[in-house]
Amino acid sequence: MEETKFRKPTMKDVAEAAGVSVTTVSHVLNQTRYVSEETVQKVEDAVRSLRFKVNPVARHLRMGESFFIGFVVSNLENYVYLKIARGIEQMIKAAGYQLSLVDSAENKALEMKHIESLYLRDVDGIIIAPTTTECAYLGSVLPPGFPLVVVDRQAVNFVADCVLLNNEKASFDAVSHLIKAGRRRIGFVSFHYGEKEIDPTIMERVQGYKKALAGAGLEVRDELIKVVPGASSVLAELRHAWPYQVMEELRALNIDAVFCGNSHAAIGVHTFLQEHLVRIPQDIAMMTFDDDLWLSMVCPKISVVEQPAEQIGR
Amino acid sequence: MEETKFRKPTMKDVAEAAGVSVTTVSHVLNQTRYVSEETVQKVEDAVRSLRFKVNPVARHLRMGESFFIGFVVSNLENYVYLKIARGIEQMIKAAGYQLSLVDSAENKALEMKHIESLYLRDVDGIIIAPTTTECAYLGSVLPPGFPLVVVDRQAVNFVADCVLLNNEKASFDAVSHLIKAGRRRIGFVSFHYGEKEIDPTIMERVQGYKKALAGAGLEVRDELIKVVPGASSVLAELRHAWPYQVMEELRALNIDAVFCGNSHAAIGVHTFLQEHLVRIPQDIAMMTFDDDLWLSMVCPKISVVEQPAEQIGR
DNA sequence: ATCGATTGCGCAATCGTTTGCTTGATTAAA
DNA sequence: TTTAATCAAGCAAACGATTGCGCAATCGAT
Repeated sequence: MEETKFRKPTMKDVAEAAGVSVTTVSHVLNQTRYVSEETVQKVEDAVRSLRFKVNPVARHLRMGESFFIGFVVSNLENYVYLKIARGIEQMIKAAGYQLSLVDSAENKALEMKHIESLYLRDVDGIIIAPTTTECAYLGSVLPPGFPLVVVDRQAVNFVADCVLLNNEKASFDAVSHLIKAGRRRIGFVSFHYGEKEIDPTIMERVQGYKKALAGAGLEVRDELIKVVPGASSVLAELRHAWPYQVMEELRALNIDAVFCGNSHAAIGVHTFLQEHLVRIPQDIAMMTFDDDLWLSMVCPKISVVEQPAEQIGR
Repeated sequence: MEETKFRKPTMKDVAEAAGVSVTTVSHVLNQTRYVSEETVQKVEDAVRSLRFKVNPVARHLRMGESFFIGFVVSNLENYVYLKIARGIEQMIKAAGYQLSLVDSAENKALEMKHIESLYLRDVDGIIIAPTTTECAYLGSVLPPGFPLVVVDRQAVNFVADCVLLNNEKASFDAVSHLIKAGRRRIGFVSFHYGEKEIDPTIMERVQGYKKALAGAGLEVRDELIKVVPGASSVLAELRHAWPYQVMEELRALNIDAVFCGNSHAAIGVHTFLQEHLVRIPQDIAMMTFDDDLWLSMVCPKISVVEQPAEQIGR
């Protein structure tokens, strides 16, 4: 099979076609110094007829800038991250950058590999939504001063710019909304991802929950607050996991609303309510952090997407 | 702020540290020719102490292979694609490749841009789940013979390897399942994405539906088959879109089950059922193409992930 | 007619690797 | 002792772009 090997046109090809040097071609392409009108014409014609496009790899090698930024997501199954990704993409596209999305599937080792790989490929910056709050390993793979932004989870053991939403406020607003709707016995269900202790993110959400109750003159009852560590990485397994059982307990306690600290927990809760024909929101109202299309309820929209853009702009 | 600019170690650095030439360093790294035992040691020590990693960009420029393959997805909100992506990643990781995920958000123009961008960056292959079946534009941006695989939707106006699931069979199985569960009046609701006529994918699914009914001796009633073109790209808008209304009609026709040709349609259908307190599956059973976690029903698992790997292996 | 300034463009080095060709030293064969 | 074969490793040219420096031609002024 004698396949004629296809070769992309290079600047050299363009230069020959236009009868000038590659230097000139480069300069008209980047408008980086004056070139006479007619030469510009010749070059542009050649570019068009050859369908030439600069090779980003070569340019990158020479210039050191890749115009790529990487976004490493702990779990793309989580709808929120997709939204954030799209937000980021919008912002950086305006600046001429391209986004490279990577999914670590809640796998720390994979996350590390991805980050290192992105770094080696000279991305101009990395945004990461880590699988856990433990980020010490970042120091071993990234040089100090590398443009890194951590979203959604506070990084511990590593210095980096973080952009997080105001968990307490959002939680407060959500629960207040439930109270305003007449709910009085509101449960709180959530996973947390700390190794030993409850991680700050969830702590803040619990705080918001408590303050909302207190602010409305309602009693805070600890037996209505359920938080346990961990969460399976396989979403399908999550449906009958721990929150499913805990919802049963809460129901026995006669709650009239439940607020989930994260969408992983919401899955189990929702499954329980569905399977036991509990009507939402007639019987028990439900709200959750992390908007997900299939959750048939209102919840505070979370938009963190504005902030990263600014921070990256350096 | 006098920040000492951090520079990645290069092979030159390693060479100097080890007291050999870059040629030798390259050869021990790639085991591409014999190097004496002691020299190997010196080089390896230097590599370790400098934490040297080869620069993929430079290697790429020289070798022409990037060890990257791109996956352009029409809509990452669709859970199926994520699963496919993970499948692909598994397969190619074994071959030393890395996956670059790109989301075109149902935007044809974006899709084109992404593909071109990937091509220019010399990915070694592209896998695409197109937004529409119209793929003529691919010819203008990709050279003939470029390693391209199209998944999930049949490409028209362009020659490429396609890997698709057997739509008719899957549809047939699903509907048969409903029939076996005692359902008799089964509706079919779906969007389609053809420009003028119904695209082949959906046609096949309809066929499967019809054959299942016929095979069970049931009458095929056209008024129970609802297929319309288009679908908003904004999922949130989809909930009360056309399938929502159509479900109302179908309900009036007293169906006891509904089969959705794709998940976009399922969203509206599901929303309707939820809001009108129709119990699933007690009152009306529901199945859909494209597995999605939040759909609380059984549906044939779709796994296309094996096949791409083979095809790419060339 | 001569000189300096200006204009328009090309030469060649560089980014960090890979690799064909070659060299200098050691060993085996004659 | 000369010559050829073998071994271990270095030189330098790519890959496709960017860019500091320099050179010829043109122009205006004296």
